[in-house]
Amino acid sequence: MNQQQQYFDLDQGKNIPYVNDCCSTSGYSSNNSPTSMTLSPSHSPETLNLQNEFAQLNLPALSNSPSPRLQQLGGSPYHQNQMMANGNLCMEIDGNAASIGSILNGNATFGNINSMQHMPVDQFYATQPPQTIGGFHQIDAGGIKNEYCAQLHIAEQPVEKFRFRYKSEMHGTHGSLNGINSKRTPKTFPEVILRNYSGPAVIRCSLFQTNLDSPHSHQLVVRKDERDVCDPHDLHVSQERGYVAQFINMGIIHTAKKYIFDELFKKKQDRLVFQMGRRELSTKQLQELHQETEREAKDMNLNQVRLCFEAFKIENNQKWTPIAPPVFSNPINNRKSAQTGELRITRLSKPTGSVMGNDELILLVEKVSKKNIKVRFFEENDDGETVWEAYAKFRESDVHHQYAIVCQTPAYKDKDVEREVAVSIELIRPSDDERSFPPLPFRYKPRDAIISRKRRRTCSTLTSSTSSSSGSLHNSMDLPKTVPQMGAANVSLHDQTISQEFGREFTVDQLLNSESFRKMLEPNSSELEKLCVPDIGCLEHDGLGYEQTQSNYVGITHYRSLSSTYLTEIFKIYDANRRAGKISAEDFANSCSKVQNLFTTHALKNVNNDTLLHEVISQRTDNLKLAIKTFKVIEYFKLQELAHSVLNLDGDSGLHVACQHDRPNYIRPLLSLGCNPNQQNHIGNTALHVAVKEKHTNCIDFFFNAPNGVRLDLSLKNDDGLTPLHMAIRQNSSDVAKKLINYDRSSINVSNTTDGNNALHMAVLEQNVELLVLILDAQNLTDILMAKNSAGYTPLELARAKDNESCVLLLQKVYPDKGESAMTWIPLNVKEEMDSSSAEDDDESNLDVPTSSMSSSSLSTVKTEEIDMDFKTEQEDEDHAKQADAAIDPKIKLEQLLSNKNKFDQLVKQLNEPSSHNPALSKWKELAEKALLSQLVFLWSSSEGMLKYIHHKSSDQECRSFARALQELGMLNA
DNA sequence: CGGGAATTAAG
DNA sequence: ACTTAATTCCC
Repeated sequence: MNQQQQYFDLDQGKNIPYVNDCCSTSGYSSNNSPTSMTLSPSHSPETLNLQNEFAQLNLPALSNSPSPRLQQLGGSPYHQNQMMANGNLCMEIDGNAASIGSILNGNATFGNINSMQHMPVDQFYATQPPQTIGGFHQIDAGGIKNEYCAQLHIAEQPVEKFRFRYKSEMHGTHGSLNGINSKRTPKTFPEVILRNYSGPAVIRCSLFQTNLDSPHSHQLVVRKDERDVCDPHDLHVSQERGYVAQFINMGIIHTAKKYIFDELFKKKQDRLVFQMGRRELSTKQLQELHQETEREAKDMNLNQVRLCFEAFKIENNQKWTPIAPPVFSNPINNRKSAQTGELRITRLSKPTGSVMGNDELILLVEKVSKKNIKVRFFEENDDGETVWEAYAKFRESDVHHQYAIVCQTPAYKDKDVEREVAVSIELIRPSDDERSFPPLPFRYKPRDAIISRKRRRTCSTLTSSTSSSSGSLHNSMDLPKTVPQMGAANVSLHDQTISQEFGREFTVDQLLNSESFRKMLEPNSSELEKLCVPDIGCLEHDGLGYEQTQSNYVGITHYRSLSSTYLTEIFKIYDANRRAGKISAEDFANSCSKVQNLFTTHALKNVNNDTLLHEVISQRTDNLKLAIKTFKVIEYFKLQELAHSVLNLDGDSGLHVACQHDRPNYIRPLLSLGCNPNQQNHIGNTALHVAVKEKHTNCIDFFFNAPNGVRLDLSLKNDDGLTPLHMAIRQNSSDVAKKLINYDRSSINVSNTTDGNNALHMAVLEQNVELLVLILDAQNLTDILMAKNSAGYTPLELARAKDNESCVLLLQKVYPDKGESAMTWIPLNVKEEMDSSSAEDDDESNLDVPTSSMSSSSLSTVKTEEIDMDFKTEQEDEDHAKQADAAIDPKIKLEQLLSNKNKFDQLVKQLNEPSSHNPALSKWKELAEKALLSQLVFLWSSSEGMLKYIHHKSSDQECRSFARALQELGMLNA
């Protein structure tokens, strides 16, 4: 037998070829079949040749020079001797250690020592029988630890993260398992020190699971001559070497899933055999072991291991005796896995966002798992203390292929900051609280309102002091003074004219949305004509063209050559036509095509194919006159299709741009011009989507007040599969959601395409009770209640799945089948009912305590029927259909009862009274609160909402409870 | 070495 | 059929 090709594996008690055996299940540790553990006679001790990889690697790192003799230790008879029983664990401390020391010559040695037989298990780590096969439990359980004199101390932990490699990639050299403090130079390695012991000893290192005191199916290997030697690895230590064992050049082989059981079983078996000191295990033991292994293999963490260090002494009789409690390293995580690997943000889609939050932000990240990742925004003070934190919002489906996260930024704590705030973003993996490093900077921008407030302030001070500086944007020194002065004068003059025109002060918004203004957009409108005259004058007067004229308009500085040239040209044509008065159809058509040409040429030359219309709308500063004139031109030349369908490269129409830039004033005119509000851009967003996304509520309002004939399609989904309502829900903007629902309640039924959730599902996901109520109140609900999302959940089931108690409670009440499963509102003070259903229920019978303090306490015993009677009489004047219903439907009675606003308000007031002296009421209130009613009451601003709620969602029993509560409050009379 | 990507298996 | 995880391959 080629001695170089084998080593003796201590745990297995036999020779192992260095070359991985292709026939074995994993090829790592042995050619043992996992089910039979027999020692082949051919592997007799005489054939062994020990290898000293560790010793060789070890030596340079230690202070003492290695002894050359070390290398020859392999064949020493010492290693071939058998271990014998030895009772006292501590005997060696000052005993015969020296003699053993002389055998080992005081050198640390790597070796696989073939001496494991016949050691009674009760002498392995303990004087008591083990309680767990193959583990260490007996040590702790038996309190034996104290009997060890020596201790192992980990001088250097292994690195926290390390790439586990599969066997198939173990060719060539890869990194070794370094110490946690390892650097390029010097490198360190896992290292243990044996303390409180003299004499030679062996330190063993093997791979263990992190959750159990049991071996790990992965292999801890040491590379030697192109071969991987599997754990356990033993190092000899002695006084001379300071009892330091340094484990160098180890790697971790990821056992493939299919071999996990086999490998684990083998390791556990070997270990047990070693501890028992027997060659074979009984069938029963094997069976037990098999079961235990199955259990362990099932949920073993394959991405985390730890090193186990043990210390043994080898006595004259060659028996291996543990001399110190085993110690374990910190966990070593698989760097490659998404569960344990490093977190890192590679890139952010944008470095800033609004303090209001809900900006879409895309993070490119290293491998993450969507179920186990969070995006944390945080701010620290100078001392590194966290002063603010919040989490970005996204769902599992927003994690793209483990490498990108599309999320919505959280709002900043202070929405009124006046300047940008620098915060940080990091990823967090909840399972192990791992953070990405380094954190990425992110800046929160102040709200537009605040910026403009500031700007206005600065502007006004400027103008008041210098009277004619036309704005901070134009303070270039070399601009001729006269031009801005003139401009400023003109502007104010115009504003005045407009105001006078309409008889009172108009804001720009009002103006643009006023009826008169819309009239102006009609062809031949003389008002607009007048309005435009000064502009024309300017344009014509100024031979240099529009580029300079523009400085008359505050805020169009970026209107540079291309756009202004075209616009100037177009305006010229327009003005010429206007002035000509009556022109031939031919000339007009000519002008039309010229203008159209200019428009399209301009658009084609523009980077984003933005048309002049786009640009005019999206100017940094709202520019009324320019917009008016442009609209007017479009109108005049009947270029509706420009407004209607000409899109830029993003597929954005003018409306999109208006919504993006929060120009609500332009929406009506654009709609009037024929701009299609249902146009979807290249990511499927309609202008409304954009407005919702940007939270430009003013824009949204204008859509809903659109001119006649304009109908928005609220069921249009963008490329994320979302309707505007879906987006609003995700942003938790109930006010927007409300508007959308009011406009078209049928949009509620649309489910998004991403996960099949409808509005209700999504509200559940947001855990937003307010939204939930809003949606539930909006219409007859069976459709959305029963609609299943892609996961097959109805909203209620989803709420349950998400363990969202408040939503479950609320939803349960509205489902048709609520009867049994829903929480029951127990009727107050009506023993009869209780008796018929659940008279034996103690808790509920408590409710029957009379409420003597109440003025109307006598009423508390009134039966339902009597109340019904009351209602009936009250109702008799009502219309007949309703009356018929009412006979059987207590809801309607209650509805009628509550239609008295005074009563309603009274009730709400009392319910919200913190300390009621009315026991019945407080009991009822308690119940109501349980059912979330308190929230609902809070949310209902009027009796109408409550009535609606009661009408649609309450069971008869609930209604009766409610009625009784009212009754007890003395609110039933009159 | 260490990293990345392609391929294959698994939900 | 499609997505994610596991495994292998490659530079």
